[in-house]
Amino acid sequence: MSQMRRADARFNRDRVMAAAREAFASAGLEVPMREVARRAGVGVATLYRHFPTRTELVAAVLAERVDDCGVRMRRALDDPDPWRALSGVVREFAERQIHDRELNEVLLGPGELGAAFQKERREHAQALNVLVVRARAAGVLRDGVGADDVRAGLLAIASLRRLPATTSVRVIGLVADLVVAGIRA
Amino acid sequence: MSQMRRADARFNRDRVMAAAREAFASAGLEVPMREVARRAGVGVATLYRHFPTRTELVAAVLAERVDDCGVRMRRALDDPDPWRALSGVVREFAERQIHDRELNEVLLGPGELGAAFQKERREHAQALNVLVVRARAAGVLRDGVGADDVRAGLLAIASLRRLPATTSVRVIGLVADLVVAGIRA
DNA sequence: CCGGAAACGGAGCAGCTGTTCCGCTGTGTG
DNA sequence: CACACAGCGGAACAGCTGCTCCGTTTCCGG
Repeated sequence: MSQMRRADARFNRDRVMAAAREAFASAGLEVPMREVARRAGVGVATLYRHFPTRTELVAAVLAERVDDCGVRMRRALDDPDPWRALSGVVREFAERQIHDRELNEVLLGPGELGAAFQKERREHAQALNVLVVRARAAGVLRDGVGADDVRAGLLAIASLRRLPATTSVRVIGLVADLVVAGIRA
Repeated sequence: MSQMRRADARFNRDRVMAAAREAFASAGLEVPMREVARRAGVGVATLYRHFPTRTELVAAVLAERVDDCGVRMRRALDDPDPWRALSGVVREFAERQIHDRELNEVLLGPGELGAAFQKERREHAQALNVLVVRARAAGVLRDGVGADDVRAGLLAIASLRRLPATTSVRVIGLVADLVVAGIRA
């Protein structure tokens, strides 16, 4: 059982997770391990005992949020209005881009993290396909627009975070509007 | 006179420029200086004697292409069809994204390189403004679309190159189509 | 064809990263 | 309450980066 560990160990693990969450959100996925340890008030060895590799720490933090994405996707699938469902997904994606800058590309592309979330990515992709098919059937999509186009739009939104920090929240919103307008009939 | 340098020095400078061009185009702007030197068949010291800092080498390579961007912009300004001019600029931008992956964001955002090309960036921005005003006057733009939206679209295209290498040429084309469709009336 | 200066190459420095090692500390149990 | 050992901190290692130093080679004017 993992609960059998000493109490202080569990406490430190929580401190590390909290520090990593905060650090990733504010400084991006590339913050040094030393920095996470410093924010958590522990030594690097402690950090590495709980998360043997950097990738595992990142995966652990993202895992908390990935579930939430699935919930939102299912909610969109329940929406009777196909256009509102699809455009809402795009806007939610952009919204997420602002607050949880790192999460989105895990859902879209096969980075080094991707391997840890293959199942979630597949589910996300399938749900998106359904939404696109419905929207197309409802005639609210521009001719020729398919799931690949929507995915490309999401990818473009996700990639914005990799530009120099000056890229503002406003630009993300503008691009999201552009994507929504670009797929509409 | 810079022509007064020894002949072998000039020769090596050309070799370095050629190697940097090729390396930047194929491996991105972040290739190590050692790698550029290796490709050029010279030592790192030679590289640093001709380009005292990494930034200067990058700027020197990009400078060759920036002029070409200006030429294309002026050609677009001469186009009597406002929509063809503006959408052509977006498509050319995406095209350039494929071949010269590094150039575009210099034109758009203030990275560390930006300082070296302020004039070019300003010209590019002004020309884009003119194209947008004309397109709007011609009624070919969707309501509410301004120069900032077009710039955001270009920024999105430029940022795609920062994703993992798996991002294909095809995605760039799809995003460009999305942007063009997103600004059209 | 020779000598001094210009140019060269690559080892080396400083600083960053992820990860490991090891002597010490503090916890929980008998 | 003592003591074994899980857990700890931080120095240290390996490997990357941009950049510099300096002994050696090469050019080219006289």
